[in-house]
Amino acid sequence: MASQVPTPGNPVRGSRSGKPIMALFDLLGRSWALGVLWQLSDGSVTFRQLQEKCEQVSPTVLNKRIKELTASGLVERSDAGYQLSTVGMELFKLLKPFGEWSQKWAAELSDSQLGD
Amino acid sequence: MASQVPTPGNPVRGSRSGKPIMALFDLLGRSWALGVLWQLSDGSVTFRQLQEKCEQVSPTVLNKRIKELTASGLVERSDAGYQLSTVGMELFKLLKPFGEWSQKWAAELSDSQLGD
DNA sequence: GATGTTGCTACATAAACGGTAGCATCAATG
DNA sequence: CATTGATGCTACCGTTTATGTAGCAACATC
Repeated sequence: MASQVPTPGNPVRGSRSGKPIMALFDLLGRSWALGVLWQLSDGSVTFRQLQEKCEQVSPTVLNKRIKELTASGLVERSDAGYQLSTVGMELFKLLKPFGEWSQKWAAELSDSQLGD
Repeated sequence: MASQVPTPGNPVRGSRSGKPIMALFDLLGRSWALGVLWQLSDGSVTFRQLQEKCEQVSPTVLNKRIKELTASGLVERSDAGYQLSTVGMELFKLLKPFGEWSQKWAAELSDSQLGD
C-alpha cells in the first residue's frame, strides 16, 4: 500500500467513515499540513522558500505534504512555484481567523498559568 | 522530556518559533485532535462515548489528545464528562464552517476525478 | 566546465500512532 | 460481601510517521 492521501469517500487514517469532514481532518491533521497552507497564502514560493518559511521542515515531510495537498486540490504548481489553488484559497479564508484567535488564546493561557 | 503539549511561546514539534499560530497548528495537527473538538461540540460525553464517536480511536491516543487539549484550555472535565471549555467553543465556532466546506470539496474532488 | 540554485530522494533514527488486554475504581444488585 | 457492569484509563508492542542529514540530477549562469 502506498501513500494514502486522504480524500473524502475513502476510509483513511483514523477514519473508517469516509465522511468529508473526517477526510479533511485527516489531511489537515498531519504535521505541517496547516502550516503549509498558512505559509502559501502569501503567494507562490519555491520548494526551498517554502521549506524556509516552515522553519526548515525536512524536505521529506514537505514533499509529502505538498503531494497530498496537491492531490487534494488545495495546492497547485505554477511557473512561479507552489501556490494555493482557488479551492485552497477558499479553505484559507476559513483558516485565517485562527491567526487572531491563536493570539488571544496565547494571552489567556499565559494568564491562567500565572494565576494558578 | 515528557509529553510535549504544544503551548504558545514554547517551541514544539515542528515549530521553533513559538508563534501562537504555529503552536496551535501543532496542537491541532495531531491525529484526532480536530475530530475530538468536532465531536465534543454536541455536549458532554464520557471517555468511552467520545471514543465511540471518534470511530473507536484507541484509548491511548484519545487520552493523549484529551490531556493536550485540556492542558491547552480547550477541553474541560465536568460531572457529565468531557466537554469544550468556553475557549474551546470559540475555537469550534471557527471550525464549524469546515463542515460545509468539506462537502463542497468532496463534490469537486469527485468531479475532477471523473473528469480526468 | 565550474558554481549556484532547485526539487527532490535515500537513508537512518526517533517519535507518534494503533490495537488489544487488562486493571483500578465506583455503583448497583443479590 | 461477592458479583456484575460501566468507566477511565495504563501497559505493551508492532507499525507508521516524522525528523535530520547527505547528496544527486537537472537546469541556469558565468
